[in-house]
Amino acid sequence: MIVRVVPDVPAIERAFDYAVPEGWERRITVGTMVRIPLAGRRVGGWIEAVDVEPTPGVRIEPLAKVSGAGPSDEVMDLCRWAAWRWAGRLATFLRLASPERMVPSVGRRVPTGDTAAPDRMGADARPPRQVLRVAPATSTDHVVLEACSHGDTLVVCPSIGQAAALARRLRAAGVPTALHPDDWGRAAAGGVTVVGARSAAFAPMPRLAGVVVLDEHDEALQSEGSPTWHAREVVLERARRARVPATLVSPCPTLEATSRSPLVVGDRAAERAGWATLHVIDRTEDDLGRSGLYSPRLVPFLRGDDPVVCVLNRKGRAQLLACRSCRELFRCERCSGPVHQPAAGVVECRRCGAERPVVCLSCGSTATALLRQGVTRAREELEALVGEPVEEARPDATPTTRVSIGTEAVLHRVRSAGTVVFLELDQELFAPRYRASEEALALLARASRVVGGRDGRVVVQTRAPEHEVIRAALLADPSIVAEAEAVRRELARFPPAVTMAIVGGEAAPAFMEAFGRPPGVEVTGGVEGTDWTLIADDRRTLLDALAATPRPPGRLRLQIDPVRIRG
DNA sequence: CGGACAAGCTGA
DNA sequence: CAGCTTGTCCGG
Repeated sequence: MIVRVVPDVPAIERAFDYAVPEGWERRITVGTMVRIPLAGRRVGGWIEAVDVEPTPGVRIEPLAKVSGAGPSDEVMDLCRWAAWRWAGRLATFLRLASPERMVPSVGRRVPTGDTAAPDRMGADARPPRQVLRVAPATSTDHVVLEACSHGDTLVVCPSIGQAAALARRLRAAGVPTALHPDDWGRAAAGGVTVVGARSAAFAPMPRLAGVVVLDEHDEALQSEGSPTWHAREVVLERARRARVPATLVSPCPTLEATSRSPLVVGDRAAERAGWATLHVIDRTEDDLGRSGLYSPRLVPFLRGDDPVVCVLNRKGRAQLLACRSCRELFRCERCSGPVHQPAAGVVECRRCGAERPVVCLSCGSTATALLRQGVTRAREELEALVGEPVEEARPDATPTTRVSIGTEAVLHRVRSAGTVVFLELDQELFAPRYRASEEALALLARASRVVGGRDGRVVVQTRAPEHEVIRAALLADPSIVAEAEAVRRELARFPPAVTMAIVGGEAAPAFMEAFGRPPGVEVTGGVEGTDWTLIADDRRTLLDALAATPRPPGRLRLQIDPVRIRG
């Protein structure tokens, strides 16, 4: 028997034929992971097709080894789709769809021939697809449990921590649950609900009956590198192919979600109760230069017995500093770029990374004025302000003091607090990113969850108290942001109104040369080594053109609808 | 990706 | 023209 194998070498986007040694046939099926001899070395690979006609005129080598079970036929097709959808390599996605440790064989609990998902919809009806808006502090377990009651459900969470916690609760509720990727083999056997972080979008689900994405708005669902694949989109495509219902859940649904699936909003009173009480400290009248990071009106919120978490999205000690005696802005001595102060005593260039001691280049003074404080300095001031120890939240540890301060990452680490303070929300509201509003609202939602809804407090210091994000959080009405955002994205031609590709890396010039100027695709950038930006109204037009372009050798960074668009 | 092989560069 | 570098091609 001859099989066709996709090598586990991303740069090789071809399949090759191999002979199956006598007696190995029953261990081989589409998706099986094997080792193959290829160009004088041994590499891994996935069986793409069995019983194929061998390509005439080539010497066929035998497989070297059967390694274990791999993605099913359907998941391999899903990987092919994902490789097109995010202009990535097939092997990249097949790796995601494969177990981390080899699974020798899958003990199917589902009889063969009965692997089709239970068709709940009838032959022609489109399976329901919805976006459920659920307030941040409201449990969504009932949504998952309802889905699980109809059969094997795929549940994707933004983090593995959330997935593990949900898996425990589901098991406690009597739902057979596999945690992806650890329980890959159990998932492949069928008869379980599968819970995991974004890679679970490719989990084996032989009897998929429905999909749920929790916190659909969370950026962690999208891969930050290249390819920029998004678990929400993979799961929706999977549900479409399997003809099963899909539910996206979020306190602040994205335009990507609501532009393709109907939004379902529950009881408004219940939704309001699930958002924290928002206190806005309007700093419009405060003196810009000298009023500091802490408004006097903030002090009452910091006192008391309840835990307080302060969020300031600036690392280090200072972001921008000037000489106190000659008023000159501190700059890099090598490239004269702006410098920041990562720790006491040193400044570092943002552009070239050069470090030097804190000495003014024009007058030699070491006295500095911190124009934009970072977390380290802000912690010192906060401690003086509250008169008790304040810990800076570190990436690995949960703070032990009542009052703590950190970047937004603290909101992922702190389990609960009575009050969350955003010291400078304007940083988020006016961030030079096209998703800034959605991201800022997501931060307020996360804070609402940390403080437990209406009984907790979220305090924001801002010079834009009328900003739509603040109004939305005050009224617990995310549609205020969504509606404004939809208009802006349409006008400014940002996703999801258009499909965008960013092309960078050393191979980008050669790639763009080969890409040409296909109709329906707007091409900008590429001057002086900058990235190219490709925009198309029709997604298929852009993705087909990208897929038809041969990849030149060298590193190529191709990002489809990335979260951040770099200049 | 990584090996094979071919086409260019250098030194005597 | 050997001996080496750099580039292009291709793998079953």
